[in-house]
Amino acid sequence: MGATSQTATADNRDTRERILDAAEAVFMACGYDGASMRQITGDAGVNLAAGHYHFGSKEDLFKTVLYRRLRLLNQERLRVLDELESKADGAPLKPSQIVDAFFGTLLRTAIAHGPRGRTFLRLIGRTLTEPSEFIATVLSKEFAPVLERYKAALFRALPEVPREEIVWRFHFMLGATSYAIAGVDTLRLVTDWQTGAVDDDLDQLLPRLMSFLLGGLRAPLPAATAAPSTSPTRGNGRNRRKKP
Amino acid sequence: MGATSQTATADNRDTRERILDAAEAVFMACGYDGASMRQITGDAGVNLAAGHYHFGSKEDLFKTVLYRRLRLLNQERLRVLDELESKADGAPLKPSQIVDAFFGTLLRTAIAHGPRGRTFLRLIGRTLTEPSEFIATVLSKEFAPVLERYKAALFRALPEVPREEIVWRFHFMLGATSYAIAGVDTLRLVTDWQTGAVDDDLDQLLPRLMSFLLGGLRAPLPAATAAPSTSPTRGNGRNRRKKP
DNA sequence: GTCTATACCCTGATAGAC
DNA sequence: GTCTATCAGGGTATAGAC
Repeated sequence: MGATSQTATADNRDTRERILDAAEAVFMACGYDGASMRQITGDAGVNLAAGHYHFGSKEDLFKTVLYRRLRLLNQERLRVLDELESKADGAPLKPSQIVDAFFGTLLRTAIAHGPRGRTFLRLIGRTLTEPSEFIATVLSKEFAPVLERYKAALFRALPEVPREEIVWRFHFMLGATSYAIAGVDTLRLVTDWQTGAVDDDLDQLLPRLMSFLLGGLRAPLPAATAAPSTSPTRGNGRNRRKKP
Repeated sequence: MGATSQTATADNRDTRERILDAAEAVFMACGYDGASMRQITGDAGVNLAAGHYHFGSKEDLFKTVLYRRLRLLNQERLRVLDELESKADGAPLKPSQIVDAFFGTLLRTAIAHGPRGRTFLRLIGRTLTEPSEFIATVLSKEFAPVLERYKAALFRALPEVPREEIVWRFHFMLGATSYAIAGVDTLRLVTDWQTGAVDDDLDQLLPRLMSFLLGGLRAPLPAATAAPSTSPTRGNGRNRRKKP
């Protein structure tokens, strides 16, 4: 962030920010594919090529938009976890505390930002399900540190559960949460439930989801998985990705 | 399989099928946006305009492809449920039976079809999270009857759980399953776990997921939700959130 | 370094000839 | 029914103006 001291023409540093803001708005409104660079740059009042000059490509622009939001969310998540662990003073946290700190913070943030926050999370969820170079870049860089912290907390909270099991269940919880957010908007489409009250669903969503996640996280272990004793030799080269 | 008895004029009815098969292959390989009508029709050996003539649009073609697969899957799901209920002879099924009949059938079908089956389910999952006219058309038409049957079975299996709660938890289970399938391919990217064995993950995925889903489905009810019949409004009269 | 104007190629879609 | 020609719109790369 080079603080160039432009005085008269504020475009120099404003352009990038304006593109970013317009991109966020358009991406939220139309989705990734529905948004066009021409509309984004048009809304920002800049030329089409300015977008590519500052961000290289549409995907990189999208990445940057998500990045900006994810940073705030993950900072908050780390802050909450720090506070919890500080209060616990060395003792393992309760699973409910950890789950709430991670997914509760996510949902509260989304709800607090209104429909746009939900759309943002829908985009996140969509990105998570698409196996592309994208997630390897954004998520492993921005999500991984937070995930490591929370996984470590869960490992301490549930010492009797195999770590791979926790990793998988964390993944399952991510999926349930993603659908929980999307479901607020779409669930009434596939199910014609008779309870017309959809307004308080948003308020009740968090406790609903929390009960489900905790029930899944603390479920009895599957039968076939509880045998890591056959090959105790871990650390065979430490994650040697020989993936051709 | 397809005995091409036609010798000269095989195009008449084959064209539509060939486009459909090529579309399925390309959609699975490249995703919806990555696939192009030119490549699909090119692989099918027909003209570009033939695709639009027979299916109207790319989205309708995609819809038809998914439709064909979903029909088989849902037929199998209904068959399994019929068989279970027939054996139970009027008695409520166990939740584990219902969950396995729905999600287990899904996963077993996906795994049996190899990477293409997984890709297909990834497309389904992606479609579920996108709130468009698409899901309202395909899913409400093809999914809804199956969902109704399974929801009814769950209502009988869990009479003490409010029905809205079951509907939500069903939605959560869908999300967890969607991520479970996607995670087979992508989980190793975001987590550098030290267990190098990924081959048996596919075999262990189903029991892992089943334990999680059942734990979530039978979790204790959230505190604020356990009043379906006591009061219609619960004093919370605010209907519309007024977030400026 | 920033930004604009413009051209390039690909996409889905359509009209009209056969 | 099928094909050719053509369209508007998309992302992207580049040349050139400040």
